[in-house]
Formats: sequence, C-alpha cells, structure tokens
Amino acid sequence: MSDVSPPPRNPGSSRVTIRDVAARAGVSQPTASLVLGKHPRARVATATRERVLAAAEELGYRPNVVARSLARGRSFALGIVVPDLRNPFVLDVVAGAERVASSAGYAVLLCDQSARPVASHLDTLRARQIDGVLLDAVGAAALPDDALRGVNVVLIDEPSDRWPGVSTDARQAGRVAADHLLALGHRTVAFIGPSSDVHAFRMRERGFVETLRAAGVAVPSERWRRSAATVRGGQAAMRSLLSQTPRPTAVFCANDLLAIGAVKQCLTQGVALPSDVSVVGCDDIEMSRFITPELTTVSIPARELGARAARLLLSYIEHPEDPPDSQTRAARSALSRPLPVRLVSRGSSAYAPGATPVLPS
Amino acid sequence: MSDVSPPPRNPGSSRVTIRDVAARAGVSQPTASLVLGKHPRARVATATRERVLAAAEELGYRPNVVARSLARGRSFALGIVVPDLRNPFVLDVVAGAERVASSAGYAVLLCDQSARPVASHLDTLRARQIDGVLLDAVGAAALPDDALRGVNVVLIDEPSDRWPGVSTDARQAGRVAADHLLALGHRTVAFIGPSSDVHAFRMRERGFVETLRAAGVAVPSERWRRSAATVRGGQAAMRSLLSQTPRPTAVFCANDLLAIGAVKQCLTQGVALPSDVSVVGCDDIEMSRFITPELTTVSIPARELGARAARLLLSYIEHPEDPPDSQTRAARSALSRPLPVRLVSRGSSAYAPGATPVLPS
DNA sequence: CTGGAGTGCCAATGCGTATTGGCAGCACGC
DNA sequence: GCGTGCTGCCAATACGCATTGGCACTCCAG
Repeated sequence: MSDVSPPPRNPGSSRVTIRDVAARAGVSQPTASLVLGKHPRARVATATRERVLAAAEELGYRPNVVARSLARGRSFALGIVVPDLRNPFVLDVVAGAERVASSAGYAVLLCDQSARPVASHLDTLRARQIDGVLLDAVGAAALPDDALRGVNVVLIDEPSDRWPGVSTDARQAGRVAADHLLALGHRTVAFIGPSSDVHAFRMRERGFVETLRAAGVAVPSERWRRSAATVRGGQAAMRSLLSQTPRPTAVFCANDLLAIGAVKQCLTQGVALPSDVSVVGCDDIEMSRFITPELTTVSIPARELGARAARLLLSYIEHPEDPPDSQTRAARSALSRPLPVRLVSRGSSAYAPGATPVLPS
Repeated sequence: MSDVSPPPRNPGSSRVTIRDVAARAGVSQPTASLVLGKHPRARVATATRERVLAAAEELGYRPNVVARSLARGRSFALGIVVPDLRNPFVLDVVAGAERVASSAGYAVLLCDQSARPVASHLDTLRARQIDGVLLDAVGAAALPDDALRGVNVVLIDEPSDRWPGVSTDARQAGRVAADHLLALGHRTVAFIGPSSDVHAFRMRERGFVETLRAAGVAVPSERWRRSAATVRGGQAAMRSLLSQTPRPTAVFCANDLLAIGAVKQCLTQGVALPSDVSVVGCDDIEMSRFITPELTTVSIPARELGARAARLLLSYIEHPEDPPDSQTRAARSALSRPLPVRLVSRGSSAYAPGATPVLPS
C-alpha cells in the first residue's frame, strides 16, 4: 500500500496541529483553519474542504482550545460561583448549568465561595478570559466595581439592574406556603428564616407575611426566627419556638434544610408531626422526600434554574450584538421570567389541631 | 506631578499586557516576563525587578493565563470527572478538591458523567491542555487506551496499576460495620449493595462478609440485595428484605443513601428502628445525622479524600521528574495510603431483639 | 480580446506570554 | 591593557490558531 507518507499514522502520540492537517491535505494552514473553524460557509471549494476534513479525521486532529482562545480572545468556558457547595439546592443549580454548558461545548469552572472570596475567584476567572460567569446568590451588588468589567454575567436568584438574571418566583413561594397553612386552618403560625441577607429568602418571607396579614392572621415577632440556613440552624430555631406559649401549630421555613432541622427537633422533643405541628419547607431538595414524615415543601426547580441561567448566559456570549435581534430578545426575556413554584403537599403538614376539615359535599 | 505618561492610569479598562508593564518600567518585554514569571531567582538586577513589580502594581497587571498556558504548554487547571453530582458523597469529594486546587492557583473544570460520557469529557479536557484529571469512580479501566495519554491522572476510590490513586480503607469499612453488628448480638444479618460494579462498594461488601463468616454467621444469598445506590433503591431492597422469614435483625448498606432508604422503608411499614431492625450505612454524609433516627454509619472522610486526591495530582504536575526525589516520593506515598474509617454509632442500630447486653462488671 | 466581477487560496500578521541565545558592559586577574 | 568570566539585559522566536488583505485565476459580458 501507500508506504510513502513520512509519519503514516500517529494517533495522539505527540500532538496533531492544524499545520499537520494542512500539510497532509496539501493546503496552507489558513485554509485548513477556514475549514476547521466554525464559519461553515467560508469561501472554500468543496473538494478542498473535504480533503481537509479527511486529513483531520485521519490524523485525529483535535483543535487546541487554548490556542484558539488566545487567538479569538474567548475561552469557551464559563465560571460558576456558588456560596457553598454543601447546600444541595446549590448543587442542583450547578448540575443543571453544567449539563447545558457542557453540551454547548463550554467548560465549567467551579468556584466555591466558602473556599475563597468571590472577588478572588473572579480575578482568576478573568485572567482565564472566561466568556461569562454565573453568580449564584453571592451578593453581586457588594462586589468592587471593576471585578466584573468586561465579563458577561448572569445572576441566579438575585435581582439587579446591572445584570440579567434568572430566578424563581420567590414571593409566590411564600404565598403558596401561607395559603396552604391557612387552608389547613392554622392561625398560630411561625417562620424560620436565614440570618443572612439573601434576596430570595427575603421575598419568600415577604410573600408569606403579606398573605397571612391579608387573611387577618397575626405575625408577631416572637414567632419569627433567624438562624443559619442549615439543619442545625433549623433545630435551634425550632427548639426555641416549641418553648413558647401558645405553641405555634405551623412553621414555614425559608428552605428545606431549616425545615428538616425543624422536623428533627420536633421528633427529638416528642412533638408529633403533623398532628401537633405542621412544618413546610421550601426548595424541594431530594432529601425532603426521604425524611420521615416526608416534607411538605414549595418546590423550586433548581436544576431548571441552573439550566436556564446557563442558556441565558450563552445567549449573551454568542450574540453580543447590541441591540439584539428580536428573536434573541424574545428568547432572553423568556429565560428571565421567574420560574413558577408549586406546593408539594406531603406528610409534614396537616389540619391544625381542632380545625374542622371542610369536606366537599 | 508626572503628567507625561501617555495613559496615566487605566485600571482594567481594556487590558494591561506585560508589554505595557515593560514599557512603563523602561525594560524589554522578556525582562518583564522574567520578573513576573515564577522563576524567583532569575538573573535580574534587584533595581530592575523592583521597577517592573512597581509598574505591574500601578497598572494593575494580571497575567493572561490563556497566553501563559499556550506558551508553557500547561493550563494550570485540572479536571474532575464524577459519576453523578447528585450524590452528596461525590459532592464532598469535589468540594475538598476544589478547595485545594483553588488555593494552589489551579482552576477546576467540573465534568459530570451523568450529563456526558467520560471519554467525551476527557476529550475536551485534553483539548484544553489540562494539567491533570481526577477520576472519581468512573471506571477508568474501561476507557479507551489513548483517552488519557499524556495527562496526569489520579484515581479516587478505584484501584489501578496504571495510575496512582487515593482511597479509603473500604474493606475495613465493611469490617467495622460487621463488628458493630456482631457486638450487638445480631446473627440474622442482611446486606444491600449497589447494582453497579464499583470497587469501593465491592470491598465494603467483602470486608463485611469475611468478618461475618469468621464469626460463624451465615451470609445466605437470600439476604443479599442489589439495588441502585439511591434512596429509592434502598427502599425497594428493604421492602423485599422485610417480607422474608425470618426477618433480618440488621442490615448493612453499602452507602448512606441506601441506608436512608432502608430506614424510611422500615418506618413506612411500621417496623421500629432500632428495636426491631438495625440499619448501618456507610459514608457519613451530612444528611445521615438529620434523619430520624440518626443513622449509624461508617464515616468516610470524603472531603479529605478529595483534598488528598488534589494534592497528589498537584504533586505529579509540579514534580514531573522521574524518578522523584525522596521527599516527593514520601509525600506521595503518604497521600496514597488508604484513609482510615471509623464507625459512628447513632440511633439506627441497637442490640438485637433478645440479645443480652453484656455490661462491664 | 479586454475589463470587470467573482471565487479560491495563501502570505503575513496578531493574540500575550515564555524561552533561548547572544551581546554589551563591568570587574577582576595578570 | 588585554583577555577572562560574569552579570544584566534584549532580539528573536515559539506556542497553535484566527484573521486580514490581496493575488491569481476563471468566467462571462461587452
């Protein structure tokens, strides 16, 4: 057979560059680049194009993304900065974003705020010519002005007039939780929220409060608790609530970790769930179905949230035109719309003690 | 003052390159590179060095990592490929690795196997000139031969004679679980393991079995269950076990998710824990403390595992010499040593029904 | 046959940094 | 005063790919 070609086959031994491909196809390097670059309808004769593609295939050519990044000034990578990886809700957001980014050919650089401050993460991301960053509830407003200059940014669950974002309808989450408890006849209602100042949590609380007030139910500060947004925090807050007189018959927790803690504390103290106390969480993390009793919670589509954030970010990256064409504009606006939430009624909530269930006639 | 310099201050407006720094310091670009590159003891006069550093500081110079990567043939980034981000154990591994990598100045590219096949992830990682990859129980042995050529690899919880790895003493994990149950007087013992063929799980099972056998306790296949390594899987397996006669008095689950499922299934069916049945898990994920009763489990230091994996990988990246000097060698061997495990006794295990506690006299 | 409009390709250059080799300049010995 | 050896710096080049501008060539109308 053809034993003339100097390095007959060399799959991945050292490194196949676009020059090798060009040489094998008998064209110049720029021509090979035209074919192998994205631009599908570049001015290249079909025969040439096919020769180049064949050569690339035979040599097992893989473009060097680093070189491409340098030349194009883009890295085909995006960063995602999260407050704390240990929060399962955050995790789902990351997973959703990773999936979308990865199938669009983008790499995902993971940055955990609990390991290093955000500004520092952003510094290294920019040094890598990152194409965009997803900021998940890390307090973007507090960042130094130039920390994000020249980067595409999409915020997750954090409103801003400087950057686009995706979110869920957090206020609505509070409302449906309140509606649920009201429908069950609860009138002595408590709330446990995080001590940190995160927008989504504030909105959940606000929706909850306003709905209770509208129904004429008191929301006294003695039944309002702040605690770290963890299971432990939920336990502590619940312990304190249970010592009150009158004891609340229902508690809404701003997230599921708090709620799981609350449930656990009840069980520890021998308070029966849901007959003595109803607990409602928010997020619908996977674990919420796995505790006993299963947690009634407001379901937030975390994975979908992450996926949408990634899609929105990609839209800004790939269509930097300003103003955007109408189609892009429409797509972005759809992605930015708050995601609906819904209540998932499970075993941790029930009619208030003494309340008469209203049965359909 | 000095109003001569053309762009007097320009913090981050467009992009400060090393050329700008060199110009400001009155030296050539290579000299600036010598100073700003790592090589601390390069041949540069102290006065020059300081001028360059001052200029860099004033201009807010940040090296472009992409360009540096291209020139040095390294990306200062490492990839981590995980089987499924939704598993909280995996998550802790990632968090540990991220922290170490990030403080060593390396970026972390996250790759979720459940979103895209490993080989494909590795392809894109190599295209990015990744410096190394962490493979967490993704079945490295089954990968095509050249998928990993030229990359530093460290395996997590997966033995291999081709690549170094970190692990926990999985067999010991099974042993301590068995010891615990034996000490509590259990003789009718069951096991729930994953259907997938993951080495650590196999070893946990083996350690468990061999300890039981050594104690003369039967391990009949009717009490051995395979199920997806999830909460649901644990529920299903437990349901089937509970229908047996005689009913097992204790179950060891190969991970905590299975165990949580098992506990939940017991509670659902009105089987009392731990008085009727003891359940022991493995991993000690955070959630295991938050279910009721709290889960007795074998604690695996996941975060530490991830951290060690990252350290080991960094050692290979930063000391590519072969053979390594003795200090490096010692450090690596220490990192490769299996991490010890320990049993954490909580509420889900107790004396077997009818077994007499042996009290210290 | 000539002029113009395309088409298809390539030479040259750039992206920002690292590295090599060598050229000045200085100090020192004799 | 001349060679020797050293220090401190820079010119040139490389990394792998993308992009610009223009040249050569074909095709067709005139």
